[in-house]
Amino acid sequence: MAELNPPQQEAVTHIHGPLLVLAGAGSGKTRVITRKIVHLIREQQVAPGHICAVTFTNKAAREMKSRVGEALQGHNSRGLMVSTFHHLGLQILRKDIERLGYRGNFSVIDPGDSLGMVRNLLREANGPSDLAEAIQSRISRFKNDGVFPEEARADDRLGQEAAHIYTTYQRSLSACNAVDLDDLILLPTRLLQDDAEARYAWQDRIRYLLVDEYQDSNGAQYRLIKSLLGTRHNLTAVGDDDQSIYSWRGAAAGNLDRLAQDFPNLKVVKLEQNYRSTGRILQAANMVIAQNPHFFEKRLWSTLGDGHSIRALRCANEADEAEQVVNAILRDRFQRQGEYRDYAILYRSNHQARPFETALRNARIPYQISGGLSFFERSEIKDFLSYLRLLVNPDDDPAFLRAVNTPRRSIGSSTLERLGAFAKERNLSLFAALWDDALDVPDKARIALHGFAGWVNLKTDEIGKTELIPALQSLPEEIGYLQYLQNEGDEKDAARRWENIQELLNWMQRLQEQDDGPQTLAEILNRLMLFNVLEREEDDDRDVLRLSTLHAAKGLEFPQVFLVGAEEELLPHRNSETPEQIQEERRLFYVGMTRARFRLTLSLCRKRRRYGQDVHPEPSRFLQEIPKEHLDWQGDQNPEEEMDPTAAFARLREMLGKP
DNA sequence: AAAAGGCTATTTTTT
DNA sequence: ATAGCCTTTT
Repeated sequence: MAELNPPQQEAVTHIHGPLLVLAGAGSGKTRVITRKIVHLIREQQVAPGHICAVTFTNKAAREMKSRVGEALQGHNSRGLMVSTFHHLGLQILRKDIERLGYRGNFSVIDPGDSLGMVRNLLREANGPSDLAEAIQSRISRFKNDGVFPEEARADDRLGQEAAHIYTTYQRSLSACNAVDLDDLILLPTRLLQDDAEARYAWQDRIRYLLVDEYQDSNGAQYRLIKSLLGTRHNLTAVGDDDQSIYSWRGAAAGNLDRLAQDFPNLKVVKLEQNYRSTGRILQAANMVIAQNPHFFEKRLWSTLGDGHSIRALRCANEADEAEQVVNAILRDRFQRQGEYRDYAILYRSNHQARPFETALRNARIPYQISGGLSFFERSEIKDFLSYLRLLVNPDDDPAFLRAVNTPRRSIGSSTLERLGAFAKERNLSLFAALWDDALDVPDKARIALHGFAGWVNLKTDEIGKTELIPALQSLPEEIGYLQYLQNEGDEKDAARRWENIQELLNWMQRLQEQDDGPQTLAEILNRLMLFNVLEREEDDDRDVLRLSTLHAAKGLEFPQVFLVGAEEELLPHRNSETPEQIQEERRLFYVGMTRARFRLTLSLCRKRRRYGQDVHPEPSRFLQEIPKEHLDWQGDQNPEEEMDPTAAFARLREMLGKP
């Protein structure tokens, strides 16, 4: 096992009381957390069940778990909790949600369903339903800030509307016995705040709490952390304020200094030795980030030598940019006989990926792109999951609405409207309401509804009795979904969708087979809701180039990074105006730079097409913040000393106003 | 129930 | 420019 440097050692062996580890980019923060867990178990004889490590992503949790497993070398780790914040919340709710007035078979609904709910509520309140998204995100913001419905206040119209809808939205959720993703944090907060018995139980369970990427925590998560700590204060918070790039989602990097105020005996350790990047990259990154105000000062250093200068490419336009970058990669890979996965192209916003995709396809370079449709947004997956959700929790209205007519069961919209109104009136779920004799619908509709609901009940019984996954295997066919797919689109499409469903079933099986994995359908489903992509380990092994937004690149590293579109209006983004927003853009730039191990290339265009118009972007201000001696302009394309013949020619043509 | 037309947005999205 | 989404139309 690699030796720890002195500050790392200090962080690992500080056992009692609150600790903040300021971990610069590439300074080995994951190593500190994993080693500390191992230290607690092996040297301090702490039972693994009393240790809880929290991350933000499933991937980080998975990695940490496997690294701890390796380092423990057979030491028992039974009961050790290494999970995402949301998974921790889910575990708390799984045990205690009944104390909050929900029934045990609750479902977690996806953001799409939650938007639909908001839309319906707005319609009922005859508010403007085109604002549903804005309202939903304000509600989500309330929840992320740790604000309960009755506490929600706002200064602006939209916020007040959102505060109002928040209350009714929460009531609808609870009528469906459902929670949304934000509730996985907020409800546990409420539980621990209001219910002393539960609070003590959880505080006794979690005696050592370690939080990764602490700068990304939001107000609700901070509240949750504090409640879990009780009086013991055994917190290890690891984070880097310079990598806080999610403030627009409610992340509060201020949670770092807040620790210093809330815990007077807070111990602070700085990790400043960087093991990732060569000197010039680091010095440049330091200079850039030094332009931001700091509560804690850090200065990264490295023993890896100066390395290359930072290369800067000035390109004629976005197509040229893509071509130059791809050519540079092809050339370099050929020279080194390296792999595609050694290179990453990073950009501020998704649309910038387009020209790069084209260029990569032309060059036959395999790539993987961040973002895109998540597995769970595919309609066949949503359909199938609706059925499963209904089997667990028939009161799940969004699931009911989707499943009841997919495939069509000749239940018309007027029937569903009547059912909805009736259910609302009596405060029942749709499923409960459809049995009521007082429901006024045509006999034909009633029979259809009863038929469907009866099937749900039968199937629920059936899967309770047999092996779970095989029982589900036959479900798509049983409901005529296969037929439906074939009627819908062409054959190839139907086959692909069918395979996606099989893929989902395989995944459920894998989850079930994990150590302390979810067992019942309810557990598996709720666990699934916390993923957004289909996770397969073999995906990590593919030799593909990475195209990614700067946001999605956080936490990753690559031998070579191409940070493209280093232009004003793009990075910093044109919507960022306030000093705080510019600072966040700067952190984004900093995150991009520090992903690179030994070669960093920046690129920018002279001309770019935006909303159908040609614009001539200025070089990003962040470029000016890099010391000149570290910047190596390719050709003589330095913006100050123009210019390269081809670019000059391009520019001339452009001035003459021709293609 | 499907097609067509029109309108609007167009930053980032760990769960 | 363009795509995606919503409404209206047939």
